[in-house]
Amino acid sequence: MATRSYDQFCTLARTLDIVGERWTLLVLRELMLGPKRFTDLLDGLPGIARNLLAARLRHLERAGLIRRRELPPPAASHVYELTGDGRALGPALSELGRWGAERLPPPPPDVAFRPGWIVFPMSYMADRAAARDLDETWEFRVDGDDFHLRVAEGRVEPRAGRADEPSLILTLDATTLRQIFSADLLPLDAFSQGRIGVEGEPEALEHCLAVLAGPEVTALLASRQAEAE
Amino acid sequence: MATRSYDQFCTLARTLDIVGERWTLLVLRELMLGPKRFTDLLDGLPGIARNLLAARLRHLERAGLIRRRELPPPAASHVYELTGDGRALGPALSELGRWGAERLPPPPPDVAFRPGWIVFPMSYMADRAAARDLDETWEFRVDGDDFHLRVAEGRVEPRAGRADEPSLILTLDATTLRQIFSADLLPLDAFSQGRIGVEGEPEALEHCLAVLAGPEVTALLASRQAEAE
DNA sequence: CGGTATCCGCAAAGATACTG
DNA sequence: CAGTATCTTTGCGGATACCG
Repeated sequence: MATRSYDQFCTLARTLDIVGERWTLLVLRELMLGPKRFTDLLDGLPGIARNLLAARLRHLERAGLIRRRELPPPAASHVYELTGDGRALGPALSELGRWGAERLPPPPPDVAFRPGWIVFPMSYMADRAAARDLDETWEFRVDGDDFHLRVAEGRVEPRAGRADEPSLILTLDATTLRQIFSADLLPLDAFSQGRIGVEGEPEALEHCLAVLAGPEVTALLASRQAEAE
Repeated sequence: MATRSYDQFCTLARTLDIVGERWTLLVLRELMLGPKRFTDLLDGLPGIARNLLAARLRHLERAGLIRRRELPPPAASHVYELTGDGRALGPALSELGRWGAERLPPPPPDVAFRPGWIVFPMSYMADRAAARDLDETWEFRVDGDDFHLRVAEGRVEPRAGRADEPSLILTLDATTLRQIFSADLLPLDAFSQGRIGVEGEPEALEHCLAVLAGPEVTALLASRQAEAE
């Protein structure tokens, strides 16, 4: 944002001079999961005009937050990826997203939805105490859109694509995922209705539920198992 | 922001639907230090148009982030103040500000400056480890603009106005403050040049320097004292 | 596929005058 | 002091054409 700067001796205002324009933080959100091509970004930012995306990318590149990288010959193309400075905005994005996750009502049913967007609330709403002693990777496959959570050293980090050696693989469709995050569907009901395919270590599923769905779900799971026996 | 929503099932996007418009986060920054009147806000947001400020305040009030409160009769006026939801955005503002503080070059000399803006970088750039066992309040008086830092339980919190029982009172002018935060002037040099008036407990000054100026300054201070003896 | 260039209509931003 | 009203300018959204 060279034009229309706040021109204030304030670190917040100066940060917003760079990332405060419309769409800019969402472009960074898209790149937080990994490098993306121009058209991938267009798809992840429904509503943005092509020329605006081009302008934002040029601006972010000149500001040193992203980098344009040519891919090796076979894949005649290029991708945009975060630099260290760009990635360093992750905590700020998390705090903003957490605020919304904790206080905003579920969105109307007609808003745009991309499975990959869900991995962020997953990561920063996770129960870190429950994740404390875990070292696992949980992979999610949602209608061809794959992502995973790396859980280690008490952190829960979102990543794009498939994992190397996932402890757990959950396969579900976008509708199911969306319903769970709209609080229209309980995770356990989704499992019992066969809407979530499970591969991997049984304990990993328990851990995943404990970390992502909270202690109530863990307790509920335990009581249901007790009933079944 | 009722109009021009991102319309995405994403907590970050939905947060930005509310606070992502130009000036909105800076209005919240102004209110983070305490309640303010309309004209106080205008002064703290140089460049904003009056009608825009009115629009932002109305929007934030309807979104439940701020509240308009009538003052008791003697002071025939009203103030705007944060609600709990509004105050909850503090960590997000801090993360954005921290990013800028750590990576952006010093601003050009002609940008607008308000002493109160400095208290935010002071608080989130503070050395929390050094503040760990402290229970003090450091008050700053800068050209009639007063603020203080409350240091307790390992936290360093910015506050507006004068403190109740400050451990330390530093009096300086805006130019000195600005030079220090532009890295044009070392804090210790400002002291030795008599540009900072000091009242209060001597240990509090040491603590303040250790927490705000870092271990190097503390070491330097110790070595100078050793030379003097 | 990965953009750039251009045009249009509208809504937001900015500047200033005015009022209770 | 605390805004509202009015006007101009700029950015944004959307479409489409073009090009390596």
